[in-house]
Amino acid sequence: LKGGAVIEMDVKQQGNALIRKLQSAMRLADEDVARLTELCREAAFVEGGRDLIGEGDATGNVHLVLEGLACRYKILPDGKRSIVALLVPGDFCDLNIAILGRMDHSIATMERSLIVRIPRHVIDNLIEEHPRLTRALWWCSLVDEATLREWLVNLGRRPAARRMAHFFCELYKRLEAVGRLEGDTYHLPLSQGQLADVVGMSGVHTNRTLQELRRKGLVSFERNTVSIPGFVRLARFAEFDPGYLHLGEAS
Amino acid sequence: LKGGAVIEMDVKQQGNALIRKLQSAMRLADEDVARLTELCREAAFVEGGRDLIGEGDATGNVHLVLEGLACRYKILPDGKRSIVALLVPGDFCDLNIAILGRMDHSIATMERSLIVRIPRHVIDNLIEEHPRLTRALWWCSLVDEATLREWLVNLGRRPAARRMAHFFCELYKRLEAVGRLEGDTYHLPLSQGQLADVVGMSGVHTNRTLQELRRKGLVSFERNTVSIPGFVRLARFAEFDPGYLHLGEAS
DNA sequence: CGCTGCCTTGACACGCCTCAACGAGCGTGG
DNA sequence: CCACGCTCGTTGAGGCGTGTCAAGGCAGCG
Repeated sequence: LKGGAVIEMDVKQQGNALIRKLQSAMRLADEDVARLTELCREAAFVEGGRDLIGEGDATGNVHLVLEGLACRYKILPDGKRSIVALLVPGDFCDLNIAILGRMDHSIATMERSLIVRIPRHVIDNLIEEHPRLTRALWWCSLVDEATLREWLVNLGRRPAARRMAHFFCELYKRLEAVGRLEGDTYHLPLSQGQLADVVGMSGVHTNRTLQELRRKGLVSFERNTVSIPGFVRLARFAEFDPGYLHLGEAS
Repeated sequence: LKGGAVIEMDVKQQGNALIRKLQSAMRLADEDVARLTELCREAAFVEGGRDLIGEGDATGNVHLVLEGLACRYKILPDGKRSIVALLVPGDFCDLNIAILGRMDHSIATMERSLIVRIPRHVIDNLIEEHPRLTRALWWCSLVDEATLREWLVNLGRRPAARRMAHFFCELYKRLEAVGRLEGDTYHLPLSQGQLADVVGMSGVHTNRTLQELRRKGLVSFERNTVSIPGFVRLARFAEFDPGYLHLGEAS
Protein backbone atom coordinates (compact mmCIF):
# COMPACT_ATOMS: atom_id res chain seq x y z
CA LEU A 1 0.00 0.00 0.00
CA LYS A 2 2.39 2.61 1.25
CA GLY A 3 5.65 1.30 -0.28
CA GLY A 4 4.61 1.71 -3.87
CA ALA A 5 3.33 5.22 -3.49
CA VAL A 6 6.41 6.32 -1.58
CA ILE A 7 8.69 4.94 -4.26
CA GLU A 8 6.66 6.68 -6.93
CA MET A 9 6.95 9.93 -5.02
CA ASP A 10 10.66 9.55 -4.58
CA VAL A 11 11.21 8.72 -8.21
CA LYS A 12 9.31 11.81 -9.16
CA GLN A 13 11.18 14.03 -6.73
CA GLN A 14 14.25 12.27 -7.98
CA GLY A 15 14.24 12.80 -11.65
CA ASN A 16 14.78 16.10 -9.98
CA ALA A 17 18.18 15.43 -8.41
CA LEU A 18 19.99 14.86 -11.69
CA ILE A 19 17.96 17.30 -13.71
CA ARG A 20 18.19 19.90 -11.01
CA LYS A 21 21.94 19.60 -10.86
CA LEU A 22 22.25 19.91 -14.60
CA GLN A 23 19.87 22.83 -14.75
CA SER A 24 21.89 24.70 -12.19
CA ALA A 25 24.66 24.81 -14.75
CA MET A 26 23.05 24.69 -18.18
CA ARG A 27 19.75 25.02 -19.95
CA LEU A 28 18.08 21.79 -20.90
CA ALA A 29 15.64 21.46 -23.76
CA ASP A 30 12.25 20.10 -22.75
CA GLU A 31 12.74 16.96 -24.77
CA ASP A 32 16.07 16.35 -23.03
CA VAL A 33 14.39 16.70 -19.65
CA ALA A 34 11.82 14.19 -20.82
CA ARG A 35 14.50 11.80 -21.97
CA LEU A 36 16.34 12.06 -18.66
CA THR A 37 13.13 11.47 -16.75
CA GLU A 38 12.53 8.42 -18.90
CA LEU A 39 16.03 7.17 -18.04
CA CYS A 40 15.21 7.29 -14.34
CA ARG A 41 11.98 5.38 -14.58
CA GLU A 42 13.25 2.03 -13.39
CA ALA A 43 14.65 2.75 -9.96
CA ALA A 44 15.01 0.29 -7.11
CA PHE A 45 16.04 0.48 -3.48
CA VAL A 46 19.32 -1.04 -2.39
CA GLU A 47 20.16 -1.68 1.26
CA GLY A 48 23.05 0.17 2.89
CA GLY A 49 26.50 -1.39 2.87
CA ARG A 50 26.04 -3.25 -0.40
CA ASP A 51 28.46 -3.17 -3.30
CA LEU A 52 26.77 -1.84 -6.42
CA ILE A 53 29.74 -2.82 -8.51
CA GLY A 54 33.20 -4.14 -7.72
CA GLU A 55 36.70 -3.49 -8.98
CA GLY A 56 37.32 -5.46 -12.14
CA ASP A 57 33.67 -5.78 -13.07
CA ALA A 58 32.86 -5.40 -16.72
CA THR A 59 29.10 -5.72 -16.75
CA GLY A 60 27.43 -3.09 -18.75
CA ASN A 61 25.06 -1.37 -16.38
CA VAL A 62 25.49 2.22 -15.35
CA HIS A 63 24.14 3.24 -11.93
CA LEU A 64 22.73 6.56 -10.86
CA VAL A 65 21.96 7.60 -7.29
CA LEU A 66 18.50 9.11 -6.99
CA GLU A 67 18.19 9.08 -3.21
CA GLY A 68 20.58 8.12 -0.44
CA LEU A 69 24.35 8.01 -0.40
CA ALA A 70 27.03 5.86 -2.01
CA CYS A 71 30.80 6.00 -2.26
CA ARG A 72 33.66 5.05 -4.54
CA TYR A 73 36.44 3.26 -2.74
CA LYS A 74 39.62 1.30 -3.18
CA ILE A 75 41.19 -1.24 -0.86
CA LEU A 76 44.98 -1.46 -0.54
CA PRO A 77 46.96 -4.68 -0.15
CA ASP A 78 47.46 -4.02 3.56
CA GLY A 79 43.72 -3.67 4.06
CA LYS A 80 43.64 0.11 4.29
CA ARG A 81 40.65 1.64 2.61
CA SER A 82 40.45 4.91 0.75
CA ILE A 83 37.13 6.53 -0.12
CA VAL A 84 37.75 8.58 -3.24
CA ALA A 85 34.29 10.04 -3.79
CA LEU A 86 30.88 10.40 -2.19
CA LEU A 87 27.90 10.06 -4.48
CA VAL A 88 24.85 12.10 -3.56
CA PRO A 89 21.47 12.19 -5.31
CA GLY A 90 21.95 13.11 -8.95
CA ASP A 91 25.43 11.57 -9.24
CA PHE A 92 26.34 8.83 -11.69
CA CYS A 93 28.25 5.94 -10.17
CA ASP A 94 30.01 4.46 -13.12
CA LEU A 95 29.70 6.22 -16.42
CA ASN A 96 33.24 4.88 -16.53
CA ILE A 97 32.14 1.43 -17.35
CA ALA A 98 30.19 2.48 -20.42
CA ILE A 99 33.28 4.11 -21.91
CA LEU A 100 36.29 2.48 -20.27
CA GLY A 101 34.79 -0.97 -20.18
CA ARG A 102 36.09 -2.03 -16.79
CA MET A 103 35.90 -0.70 -13.25
CA ASP A 104 39.14 0.26 -11.52
CA HIS A 105 37.43 0.72 -8.16
CA SER A 106 34.32 -0.34 -6.27
CA ILE A 107 31.11 1.40 -5.35
CA ALA A 108 29.02 0.77 -2.27
CA THR A 109 25.89 2.23 -0.72
CA MET A 110 26.29 3.93 2.67
CA GLU A 111 22.60 3.69 3.51
CA ARG A 112 19.39 2.46 1.93
CA SER A 113 19.41 4.19 -1.44
CA LEU A 114 17.27 4.54 -4.51
CA ILE A 115 19.36 3.51 -7.48
CA VAL A 116 18.68 3.61 -11.21
CA ARG A 117 20.28 0.94 -13.33
CA ILE A 118 20.79 1.99 -16.92
CA PRO A 119 21.73 -0.71 -19.45
CA ARG A 120 24.91 0.02 -21.30
CA HIS A 121 23.29 -0.03 -24.70
CA VAL A 122 21.05 2.84 -23.64
CA ILE A 123 24.15 4.94 -22.99
CA ASP A 124 25.72 3.80 -26.24
CA ASN A 125 22.60 4.79 -28.10
CA LEU A 126 22.52 8.11 -26.35
CA ILE A 127 26.07 8.93 -27.42
CA GLU A 128 25.23 7.92 -30.94
CA GLU A 129 22.01 9.89 -31.27
CA HIS A 130 21.84 12.71 -28.74
CA PRO A 131 24.85 15.00 -28.69
CA ARG A 132 23.25 17.46 -26.24
CA LEU A 133 22.66 14.77 -23.65
CA THR A 134 26.06 13.26 -24.30
CA ARG A 135 27.47 16.65 -23.49
CA ALA A 136 25.44 16.77 -20.28
CA LEU A 137 26.74 13.39 -19.13
CA TRP A 138 30.26 14.36 -20.06
CA TRP A 139 29.73 17.51 -18.02
CA CYS A 140 28.88 15.30 -15.04
CA SER A 141 32.07 13.33 -15.33
CA LEU A 142 34.15 16.48 -15.71
CA VAL A 143 32.65 17.90 -12.53
CA ASP A 144 33.54 14.66 -10.79
CA GLU A 145 37.05 15.11 -12.08
CA ALA A 146 37.25 18.69 -10.82
CA THR A 147 36.07 17.50 -7.42
CA LEU A 148 38.79 14.88 -7.37
CA ARG A 149 41.39 17.54 -8.06
CA GLU A 150 40.16 19.57 -5.13
CA TRP A 151 40.24 16.51 -2.88
CA LEU A 152 43.81 15.95 -3.98
CA VAL A 153 44.78 19.48 -2.99
CA ASN A 154 42.88 19.01 0.23
CA LEU A 155 44.74 15.86 1.11
CA GLY A 156 48.13 17.03 0.00
CA ARG A 157 48.33 20.54 1.28
CA ARG A 158 45.81 21.23 4.04
CA PRO A 159 46.11 20.37 7.74
CA ALA A 160 43.57 18.02 9.28
CA ALA A 161 41.05 20.51 10.67
CA ARG A 162 40.91 22.63 7.56
CA ARG A 163 40.73 19.54 5.40
CA MET A 164 37.74 18.20 7.24
CA ALA A 165 36.04 21.58 7.29
CA HIS A 166 36.56 21.81 3.54
CA PHE A 167 34.90 18.45 3.07
CA PHE A 168 31.85 19.53 5.08
CA CYS A 169 31.62 22.71 3.01
CA GLU A 170 31.72 20.83 -0.26
CA LEU A 171 28.98 18.45 0.76
CA TYR A 172 26.89 21.38 1.96
CA LYS A 173 27.05 23.00 -1.46
CA ARG A 174 26.46 19.80 -3.38
CA LEU A 175 23.44 18.86 -1.31
CA GLU A 176 22.12 22.38 -1.55
CA ALA A 177 22.27 22.14 -5.34
CA VAL A 178 19.96 19.14 -5.32
CA GLY A 179 17.70 20.41 -2.55
CA ARG A 180 18.85 17.99 0.14
CA LEU A 181 19.67 20.55 2.82
CA GLU A 182 17.55 20.89 5.94
CA GLY A 183 18.16 24.42 7.10
CA ASP A 184 21.81 24.65 8.16
CA THR A 185 21.89 20.91 8.63
CA TYR A 186 22.25 17.81 6.50
CA HIS A 187 22.11 14.07 6.86
CA LEU A 188 25.41 12.17 6.47
CA PRO A 189 25.21 8.42 7.18
CA LEU A 190 28.92 7.83 7.84
CA SER A 191 30.72 6.41 10.84
CA GLN A 192 33.80 8.24 12.06
CA GLY A 193 35.88 5.43 10.68
CA GLN A 194 34.40 5.94 7.22
CA LEU A 195 34.85 9.66 7.48
CA ALA A 196 38.49 8.92 8.30
CA ASP A 197 38.80 7.03 5.02
CA VAL A 198 37.35 10.01 3.20
CA VAL A 199 39.71 12.61 4.60
CA GLY A 200 42.70 10.29 4.72
CA MET A 201 43.41 10.27 8.43
CA SER A 202 43.29 7.69 11.23
CA GLY A 203 40.04 7.09 13.09
CA VAL A 204 41.45 8.44 16.32
CA HIS A 205 42.64 11.66 14.80
CA THR A 206 39.35 12.08 12.97
CA ASN A 207 37.61 11.96 16.32
CA ARG A 208 39.91 14.61 17.80
CA THR A 209 39.60 16.84 14.79
CA LEU A 210 35.80 16.66 14.97
CA GLN A 211 36.00 17.71 18.60
CA GLU A 212 38.21 20.62 17.71
CA LEU A 213 35.80 21.84 15.03
CA ARG A 214 32.86 21.51 17.40
CA ARG A 215 34.70 23.31 20.19
CA LYS A 216 35.37 26.18 17.82
CA GLY A 217 31.68 26.29 16.95
CA LEU A 218 32.36 25.79 13.26
CA VAL A 219 30.61 22.51 12.56
CA SER A 220 29.35 19.50 14.44
CA PHE A 221 28.80 15.96 13.28
CA GLU A 222 26.73 13.79 15.58
CA ARG A 223 24.24 11.01 15.08
CA ASN A 224 24.75 11.16 11.30
CA THR A 225 23.86 14.81 11.18
CA VAL A 226 26.12 17.66 10.13
CA SER A 227 25.23 21.06 11.59
CA ILE A 228 26.81 24.21 10.29
CA PRO A 229 25.79 27.23 12.38
CA GLY A 230 27.47 29.70 10.04
CA PHE A 231 28.41 28.52 6.59
CA VAL A 232 30.36 31.63 5.68
CA ARG A 233 32.50 31.34 8.78
CA LEU A 234 33.20 27.67 8.12
CA ALA A 235 34.00 28.36 4.48
CA ARG A 236 36.45 31.09 5.48
CA PHE A 237 38.15 28.78 7.95
CA ALA A 238 38.36 26.02 5.33
CA GLU A 239 39.50 28.33 2.54
CA PHE A 240 36.59 26.89 0.59
CA ASP A 241 35.89 28.26 -2.88
CA PRO A 242 32.96 26.48 -4.55
CA GLY A 243 34.06 27.36 -8.09
CA TYR A 244 35.32 23.85 -8.83
CA LEU A 245 31.83 22.40 -8.38
CA HIS A 246 30.65 24.40 -11.39
CA LEU A 247 27.21 24.93 -9.95
CA GLY A 248 25.10 27.93 -10.73
CA GLU A 249 26.84 29.34 -13.75
CA ALA A 250 26.10 29.50 -17.44
CA SER A 251 27.73 26.93 -19.66
CA LEU B 1 66.74 25.46 -42.32
CA LYS B 2 66.76 22.92 -39.54
CA GLY B 3 63.94 24.27 -37.32
CA GLY B 4 61.15 23.82 -39.83
CA ALA B 5 62.06 20.29 -40.72
CA VAL B 6 62.42 19.29 -37.10
CA ILE B 7 59.01 20.67 -36.28
CA GLU B 8 57.49 18.83 -39.20
CA MET B 9 59.08 15.63 -38.01
CA ASP B 10 57.86 16.12 -34.50
CA VAL B 11 54.35 16.90 -35.60
CA LYS B 12 54.33 13.76 -37.65
CA GLN B 13 55.74 11.63 -34.86
CA GLN B 14 53.26 13.45 -32.70
CA GLY B 15 49.94 12.79 -34.25
CA ASN B 16 51.28 9.53 -32.93
CA ALA B 17 51.20 10.30 -29.21
CA LEU B 18 47.44 10.82 -28.98
CA ILE B 19 46.52 8.27 -31.61
CA ARG B 20 48.92 5.74 -30.17
CA LYS B 21 47.45 6.14 -26.71
CA LEU B 22 43.93 5.72 -28.04
CA GLN B 23 44.87 2.76 -30.17
CA SER B 24 46.35 0.99 -27.19
CA ALA B 25 42.85 0.88 -25.77
CA MET B 26 40.42 0.88 -28.69
CA ARG B 27 40.23 0.42 -32.42
CA LEU B 28 40.06 3.60 -34.43
CA ALA B 29 38.50 3.80 -37.86
CA ASP B 30 40.85 5.11 -40.54
CA GLU B 31 38.75 8.20 -41.06
CA ASP B 32 38.88 8.93 -37.33
CA VAL B 33 42.67 8.65 -37.37
CA ALA B 34 42.67 11.06 -40.28
CA ARG B 35 40.44 13.47 -38.42
CA LEU B 36 42.65 13.35 -35.33
CA THR B 37 45.74 13.92 -37.44
CA GLU B 38 44.00 16.90 -38.99
CA LEU B 39 43.26 18.24 -35.49
CA CYS B 40 46.96 18.21 -34.66
CA ARG B 41 48.09 20.06 -37.74
CA GLU B 42 48.57 23.46 -36.17
CA ALA B 43 51.06 22.85 -33.43
CA ALA B 44 53.46 25.39 -31.95
CA PHE B 45 56.30 25.32 -29.49
CA VAL B 46 55.86 26.93 -26.10
CA GLU B 47 58.77 27.70 -23.79
CA GLY B 48 59.04 25.95 -20.44
CA GLY B 49 57.53 27.57 -17.36
CA ARG B 50 54.74 29.34 -19.22
CA ASP B 51 51.08 29.22 -18.27
CA LEU B 52 49.00 27.78 -21.10
CA ILE B 53 45.82 28.75 -19.34
CA GLY B 54 45.03 30.13 -15.91
CA GLU B 55 42.41 29.52 -13.27
CA GLY B 56 39.23 31.40 -14.09
CA ASP B 57 39.96 31.65 -17.80
CA ALA B 58 37.01 31.13 -20.09
CA THR B 59 38.59 31.41 -23.51
CA GLY B 60 37.55 28.67 -25.77
CA ASN B 61 40.76 26.99 -26.87
CA VAL B 62 41.56 23.44 -25.94
CA HIS B 63 45.23 22.49 -25.68
CA LEU B 64 46.87 19.17 -26.41
CA VAL B 65 50.43 18.21 -25.54
CA LEU B 66 52.22 16.66 -28.51
CA GLU B 67 55.76 16.76 -27.17
CA GLY B 68 57.24 17.85 -23.86
CA LEU B 69 55.65 18.05 -20.44
CA ALA B 70 53.02 20.20 -18.76
CA CYS B 71 51.19 20.12 -15.46
CA ARG B 72 47.88 21.07 -13.89
CA TYR B 73 48.29 22.96 -10.65
CA LYS B 74 46.48 24.96 -8.03
CA ILE B 75 47.86 27.61 -5.69
CA LEU B 76 46.52 27.90 -2.14
CA PRO B 77 45.96 31.17 -0.29
CA ASP B 78 49.12 30.63 1.75
CA GLY B 79 51.18 30.24 -1.40
CA LYS B 80 51.49 26.46 -1.26
CA ARG B 81 51.28 24.82 -4.62
CA SER B 82 49.75 21.50 -5.50
CA ILE B 83 50.42 19.79 -8.81
CA VAL B 84 47.36 17.67 -9.53
CA ALA B 85 48.38 16.12 -12.83
CA LEU B 86 51.27 15.74 -15.22
CA LEU B 87 50.50 15.95 -18.91
CA VAL B 88 52.66 13.87 -21.21
CA PRO B 89 52.52 13.67 -25.01
CA GLY B 90 49.04 12.67 -26.09
CA ASP B 91 47.27 14.26 -23.12
CA PHE B 92 44.62 16.94 -23.41
CA CYS B 93 45.12 19.92 -21.12
CA ASP B 94 41.68 21.35 -20.84
CA LEU B 95 38.85 19.48 -22.47
CA ASN B 96 37.21 20.88 -19.37
CA ILE B 97 36.88 24.29 -20.82
CA ALA B 98 34.95 23.12 -23.85
CA ILE B 99 32.32 21.50 -21.66
CA LEU B 100 32.47 23.23 -18.27
CA GLY B 101 33.14 26.66 -19.69
CA ARG B 102 35.63 27.82 -17.09
CA MET B 103 38.95 26.60 -15.72
CA ASP B 104 39.13 25.75 -12.04
CA HIS B 105 42.91 25.37 -12.14
CA SER B 106 45.93 26.42 -14.18
CA ILE B 107 48.17 24.64 -16.63
CA ALA B 108 51.84 25.32 -17.22
CA THR B 109 54.61 23.85 -19.34
CA MET B 110 57.53 22.25 -17.50
CA GLU B 111 59.87 22.45 -20.49
CA ARG B 112 59.79 23.56 -24.09
CA SER B 113 56.76 21.74 -25.46
CA LEU B 114 54.91 21.26 -28.68
CA ILE B 115 51.31 22.25 -28.10
CA VAL B 116 48.23 22.04 -30.30
CA ARG B 117 45.59 24.67 -29.82
CA ILE B 118 42.14 23.53 -30.87
CA PRO B 119 39.41 26.17 -31.17
CA ARG B 120 36.38 25.46 -29.06
CA HIS B 121 33.99 25.39 -31.99
CA VAL B 122 35.96 22.50 -33.47
CA ILE B 123 35.26 20.49 -30.34
CA ASP B 124 31.63 21.56 -30.34
CA ASN B 125 31.29 20.46 -33.92
CA LEU B 126 32.97 17.18 -33.15
CA ILE B 127 30.50 16.41 -30.38
CA GLU B 128 27.65 17.30 -32.67
CA GLU B 129 28.78 15.26 -35.66
CA HIS B 130 31.19 12.53 -34.66
CA PRO B 131 30.00 10.29 -31.84
CA ARG B 132 32.91 7.88 -32.16
CA LEU B 133 35.47 10.61 -31.68
CA THR B 134 33.41 12.15 -28.91
CA ARG B 135 33.60 8.83 -27.22
CA ALA B 136 37.36 8.76 -27.67
CA LEU B 137 37.79 12.19 -26.10
CA TRP B 138 35.48 11.28 -23.28
CA TRP B 139 37.59 8.18 -22.82
CA CYS B 140 40.61 10.44 -22.37
CA SER B 141 38.96 12.47 -19.67
CA LEU B 142 37.79 9.33 -17.86
CA VAL B 143 41.31 7.97 -17.81
CA ASP B 144 42.46 11.30 -16.36
CA GLU B 145 39.79 10.86 -13.72
CA ALA B 146 40.92 7.33 -12.91
CA THR B 147 44.47 8.60 -12.56
CA LEU B 148 43.31 11.27 -10.14
CA ARG B 149 41.62 8.64 -8.01
CA GLU B 150 44.83 6.67 -7.83
CA TRP B 151 46.77 9.80 -6.86
CA LEU B 152 44.25 10.40 -4.13
CA VAL B 153 44.78 6.91 -2.73
CA ASN B 154 48.51 7.45 -3.07
CA LEU B 155 48.44 10.68 -1.11
CA GLY B 156 46.01 9.53 1.50
CA ARG B 157 47.15 6.06 2.33
CA ARG B 158 50.73 5.41 1.26
CA PRO B 159 53.92 6.40 3.10
CA ALA B 160 56.38 8.73 1.38
CA ALA B 161 58.76 6.22 -0.23
CA ARG B 162 56.04 4.01 -1.62
CA ARG B 163 54.11 7.02 -2.80
CA MET B 164 57.03 8.37 -4.76
CA ALA B 165 57.86 4.95 -6.17
CA HIS B 166 54.25 4.62 -7.29
CA PHE B 167 54.48 7.92 -9.10
CA PHE B 168 57.61 6.84 -10.96
CA CYS B 169 55.89 3.61 -11.96
CA GLU B 170 52.87 5.40 -13.32
CA LEU B 171 54.91 7.73 -15.44
CA TYR B 172 56.93 4.82 -16.72
CA LYS B 173 53.81 3.09 -17.99
CA ARG B 174 52.27 6.23 -19.45
CA LEU B 175 55.42 7.17 -21.31
CA GLU B 176 55.83 3.61 -22.51
CA ALA B 177 52.32 3.75 -23.98
CA VAL B 178 53.28 6.71 -26.18
CA GLY B 179 56.76 5.46 -26.97
CA ARG B 180 58.68 7.97 -24.88
CA LEU B 181 60.78 5.52 -22.90
CA GLU B 182 64.54 5.21 -23.47
CA GLY B 183 65.36 1.70 -22.31
CA ASP B 184 64.77 1.60 -18.57
CA THR B 185 65.08 5.35 -18.40
CA TYR B 186 62.97 8.40 -19.08
CA HIS B 187 63.29 12.15 -19.18
CA LEU B 188 61.50 14.10 -16.44
CA PRO B 189 62.15 17.85 -16.42
CA LEU B 190 61.15 18.54 -12.81
CA SER B 191 63.06 20.09 -9.95
CA GLN B 192 62.91 18.35 -6.58
CA GLY B 193 60.69 21.17 -5.38
CA GLN B 194 58.22 20.55 -8.19
CA LEU B 195 58.33 16.83 -7.55
CA ALA B 196 57.50 17.67 -3.93
CA ASP B 197 54.37 19.49 -5.12
CA VAL B 198 53.39 16.41 -7.10
CA VAL B 199 53.71 13.91 -4.29
CA GLY B 200 52.49 16.29 -1.59
CA MET B 201 55.56 16.44 0.60
CA SER B 202 58.09 19.09 1.59
CA GLY B 203 61.14 19.69 -0.57
CA VAL B 204 63.48 18.46 2.12
CA HIS B 205 61.66 15.24 2.66
CA THR B 206 61.42 14.69 -1.08
CA ASN B 207 65.18 14.85 -1.22
CA ARG B 208 65.59 12.33 1.58
CA THR B 209 63.04 9.99 0.09
CA LEU B 210 64.82 10.08 -3.26
CA GLN B 211 68.04 9.15 -1.50
CA GLU B 212 66.32 6.25 0.21
CA LEU B 213 64.96 4.90 -3.08
CA ARG B 214 68.35 5.25 -4.71
CA ARG B 215 70.10 3.56 -1.79
CA LYS B 216 67.73 0.63 -2.12
CA GLY B 217 68.55 0.42 -5.81
CA LEU B 218 64.90 0.84 -6.81
CA VAL B 219 64.96 4.05 -8.80
CA SER B 220 67.15 7.09 -9.22
CA PHE B 221 66.26 10.59 -10.34
CA GLU B 222 69.20 12.76 -11.28
CA ARG B 223 69.76 15.46 -13.85
CA ASN B 224 66.14 15.22 -15.00
CA THR B 225 66.46 11.55 -15.74
CA VAL B 226 64.58 8.73 -14.04
CA SER B 227 66.35 5.36 -14.13
CA ILE B 228 64.55 2.19 -13.15
CA PRO B 229 66.94 -0.76 -13.08
CA GLY B 230 64.14 -3.27 -12.49
CA PHE B 231 60.61 -2.16 -13.14
CA VAL B 232 59.00 -5.26 -11.67
CA ARG B 233 60.88 -4.83 -8.42
CA LEU B 234 59.94 -1.18 -8.19
CA ALA B 235 56.31 -1.96 -9.00
CA ARG B 236 56.20 -4.58 -6.28
CA PHE B 237 57.68 -2.18 -3.76
CA ALA B 238 55.18 0.51 -4.78
CA GLU B 239 52.21 -1.85 -4.88
CA PHE B 240 51.65 -0.55 -8.37
CA ASP B 241 48.84 -2.03 -10.44
CA PRO B 242 48.54 -0.35 -13.86
CA GLY B 243 44.90 -1.31 -14.35
CA TYR B 244 43.64 2.20 -13.64
CA LEU B 245 45.51 3.59 -16.64
CA HIS B 246 43.31 1.49 -18.94
CA LEU B 247 46.11 0.93 -21.42
CA GLY B 248 46.32 -2.13 -23.57
CA GLU B 249 42.87 -3.59 -23.25
CA ALA B 250 39.86 -3.87 -25.48
CA SER B 251 37.07 -1.37 -25.01
C1' DC C 1 22.14 -10.38 29.67
C1' DG C 2 26.30 -10.37 27.12
C1' DC C 3 27.68 -9.43 22.81
C1' DT C 4 29.46 -6.22 19.25
C1' DG C 5 30.28 -1.90 16.98
C1' DC C 6 31.36 2.65 17.59
C1' DC C 7 33.01 6.63 20.05
C1' DT C 8 36.29 8.44 23.30
C1' DT C 9 40.55 9.12 25.82
C1' DG C 10 45.49 8.56 27.12
C1' DA C 11 50.29 7.55 26.20
C1' DC C 12 53.83 7.08 23.17
C1' DA C 13 56.39 6.80 18.86
C1' DC C 14 57.60 8.33 14.50
C1' DG C 15 57.03 10.37 9.99
C1' DC C 16 57.29 14.48 8.08
C1' DC C 17 57.72 19.66 8.28
C1' DT C 18 60.24 23.82 9.20
C1' DC C 19 64.10 26.51 9.83
C1' DA C 20 68.76 27.24 8.76
C1' DA C 21 73.07 26.83 6.68
C1' DC C 22 76.22 25.47 3.08
C1' DG C 23 77.94 23.96 -1.49
C1' DA C 24 77.58 23.26 -6.48
C1' DG C 25 76.33 24.80 -10.91
C1' DC C 26 75.44 28.53 -13.97
C1' DG C 27 74.30 32.76 -16.24
C1' DT C 28 75.34 37.68 -15.89
C1' DG C 29 77.86 41.71 -15.66
C1' DG C 30 81.96 44.05 -14.41
C1' DC D 1 88.38 36.29 -16.75
C1' DC D 2 86.63 36.35 -12.37
C1' DA D 3 83.14 37.89 -8.98
C1' DC D 4 78.57 37.91 -8.06
C1' DG D 5 73.90 36.34 -7.35
C1' DC D 6 70.65 33.15 -8.34
C1' DT D 7 68.45 28.56 -8.06
C1' DC D 8 68.82 24.02 -6.75
C1' DG D 9 70.38 20.08 -4.07
C1' DT D 10 72.00 18.50 0.37
C1' DT D 11 72.46 18.02 5.39
C1' DG D 12 71.51 18.85 10.40
C1' DA D 13 68.57 19.86 14.34
C1' DG D 14 64.35 20.30 16.54
C1' DG D 15 59.38 20.32 16.90
C1' DC D 16 54.71 19.17 16.01
C1' DG D 17 51.11 16.80 13.60
C1' DT D 18 49.35 12.21 13.07
C1' DG D 19 49.52 7.31 13.49
C1' DT D 20 49.42 3.36 16.51
C1' DC D 21 48.31 0.70 20.47
C1' DA D 22 45.39 -0.04 24.21
C1' DA D 23 41.62 0.34 27.29
C1' DG D 24 37.07 1.79 28.78
C1' DG D 25 32.24 3.62 28.05
C1' DC D 26 28.06 3.65 25.78
C1' DA D 27 24.23 2.21 22.84
C1' DG D 28 21.92 -1.24 20.01
C1' DC D 29 20.58 -5.84 19.56
C1' DG D 30 20.11 -10.79 19.69
